[in-house]
Amino acid sequence: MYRILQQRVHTHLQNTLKTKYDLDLAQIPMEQPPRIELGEIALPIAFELAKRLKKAPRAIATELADEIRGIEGVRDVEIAGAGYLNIRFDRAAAMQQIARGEHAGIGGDGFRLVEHTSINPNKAAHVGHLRNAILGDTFQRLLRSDNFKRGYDVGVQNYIDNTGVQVADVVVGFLHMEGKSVADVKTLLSELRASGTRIDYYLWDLYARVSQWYTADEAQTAARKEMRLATLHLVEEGNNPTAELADILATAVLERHLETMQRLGIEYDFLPRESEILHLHFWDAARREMIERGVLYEVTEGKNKGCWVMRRPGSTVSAEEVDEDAKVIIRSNGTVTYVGKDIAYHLWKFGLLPGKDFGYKKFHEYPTHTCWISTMHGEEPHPTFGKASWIYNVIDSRQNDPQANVVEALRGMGYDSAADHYVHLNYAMVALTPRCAIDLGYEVSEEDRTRAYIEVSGRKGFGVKADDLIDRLIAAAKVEVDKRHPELTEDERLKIATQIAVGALRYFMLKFTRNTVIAFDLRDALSFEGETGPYVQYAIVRATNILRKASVEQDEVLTQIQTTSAAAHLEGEENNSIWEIWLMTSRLTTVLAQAIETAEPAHLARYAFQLAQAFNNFYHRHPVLTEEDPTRRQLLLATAAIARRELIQTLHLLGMEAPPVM
RNA sequence: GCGCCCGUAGCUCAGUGGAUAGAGCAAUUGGCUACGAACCAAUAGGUCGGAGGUUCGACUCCUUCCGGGCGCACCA
Repeated sequence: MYRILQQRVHTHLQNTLKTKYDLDLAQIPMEQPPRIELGEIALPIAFELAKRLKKAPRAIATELADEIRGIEGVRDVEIAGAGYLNIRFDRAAAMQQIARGEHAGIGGDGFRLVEHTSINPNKAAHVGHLRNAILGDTFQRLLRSDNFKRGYDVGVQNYIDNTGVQVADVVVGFLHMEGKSVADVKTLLSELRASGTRIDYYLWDLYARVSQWYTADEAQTAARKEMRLATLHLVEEGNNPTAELADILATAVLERHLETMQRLGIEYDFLPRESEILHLHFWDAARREMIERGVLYEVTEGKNKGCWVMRRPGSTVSAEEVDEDAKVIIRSNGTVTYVGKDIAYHLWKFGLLPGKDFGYKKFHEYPTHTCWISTMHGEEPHPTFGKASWIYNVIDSRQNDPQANVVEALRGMGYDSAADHYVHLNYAMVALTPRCAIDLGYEVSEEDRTRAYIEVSGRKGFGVKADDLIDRLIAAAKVEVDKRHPELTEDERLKIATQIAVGALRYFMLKFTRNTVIAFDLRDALSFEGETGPYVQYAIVRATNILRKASVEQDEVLTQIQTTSAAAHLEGEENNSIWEIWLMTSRLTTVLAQAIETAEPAHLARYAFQLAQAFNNFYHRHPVLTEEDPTRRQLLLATAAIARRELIQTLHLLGMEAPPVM
């Protein structure tokens, strides 16, 4: 509702400025006054206009105030401070609109492709991967059509680098470091499966060991590096026993990753794999296009002689000079680099790779939909995932430069629209605090002990595994639920503990803005108090309890309040904490729109916490059930109901559930 | 060396150029016969890294310096 009024004021003011002063302002800054007594919307517009109109801000504000006063839903306009225009809502009317669920629309046309998770399938997922997946999954929820908003048509992809060097590394580990045969490894895998040992955990250790092994013996280093390269080539080539082993391992780990993510409510629509990008020759088509469009050219002199290269973004080298800084796309031996393959893949995403598409086959069934995987020759019919109008790549900030290269290639090829609709949804890494690393039993060097944080590393086997963290969170929540709700069955208590654990973890990963390095500390992550997911969930439980004890239904209360004249109970200082709840709930769409625009789910997470905080304040200040005035009681019940409804809605957008009790 | 990011309360973090810079944690104090305290209230805690500049107005924009991080492959 808040956003509707914002938009109304915005349009009205734009027209007024046009007719009154002949001014065109694209943006009219709007904020919330610092205290609720001052009103609901504050406009600092008069300051901006002062110099252009050569008038005092207060004088301008006075002239504009009369114009705004007539807007539907505005009860009053006041000039405050040096020239703020403070708008007061008609609280009773606003409340009824809020109760009816009126809010501005969000959404539009076009297919939006969100890609996240994309963990190399050679080891267990760790906290860094969790940040990626939770960020991507939440953003996808903000965009997607649901019962709250029209939203957009969204597809979620998880890119699988099943033929990369990291998968090759674990293959080397088995075949060369441990001297096993392909048959030996297959036997081992079935033994692991039989004993319930997680393959991703097993490979976590193997990967760390093989990474060390390459350089452990100086006399062997060159030979081992060669083995690594030879293995990589076999894996890429396919149709050989080594590649078959790589595929078995990568698929087994992928299945584990999907299970891990599903514990957090994270699902995918499509799993494009590098093996198909290679074998379906996406690159050949991309290369032709790039050469035709003059983006890719051969170097005949200098250090990159014999390579095919493209200019880097921001390059100032003229066409006559040799661009020594250019990005190599095709090596002098004729093979394509990672960025080249990535350009081909991204042309496909936008439907710009003529005649190329993946084959699709079903890979995993979720309760509500199918997850497809790429293959050479797929099933019909299948959904379409290319031809996106917007893409969002959730990839950490360390890949800013490579991502910028891909965008530069699109732009250079003349695909400006694609380049403009390519969002690198980047975020800073997750690191461990030295204390956390020591608590987890890692050896920490003297130097690392003095650092603020230590980067996690799959190659070093250093980090907190995702499933371990989830297990610990569930265990911690379960202790509390067992204590508080002995009357519930074991299954019920476990379910609630899981909802709390997932809520805590998702909130923890979302409360930081994207470019903040998360210095991960178990103690903070395992906390259920203060600014946490469970705090928000608990506020909902409290509202639920009030409604239950009053023997009323949330929606019924919210329907009744629409025909109740409760205006008197919304005004005045003692009632501000009631009105504040309504006002805050009405801002959900405003915050959601902002979170989408800035690709910053943290805004919505913080909003959830602030609304829960306001509700807890209301809860302590206004006893609902003992209220004697029937009208006021009805309003208080409706206030609990609206807080509950909108908190649940917000948590839903964040991928968190509201437990029935806590 | 070049590029990008970050320096805000003891700690972890918010803060679209606008009103008195805010939360959480930790500390101190008070509040449970329950609408369940996974909570609330109060106190204390700040030269917003330093210095210039732009502006009616700067934590926010620009320049520069200091401190920290991350990138700068014919790796992926």
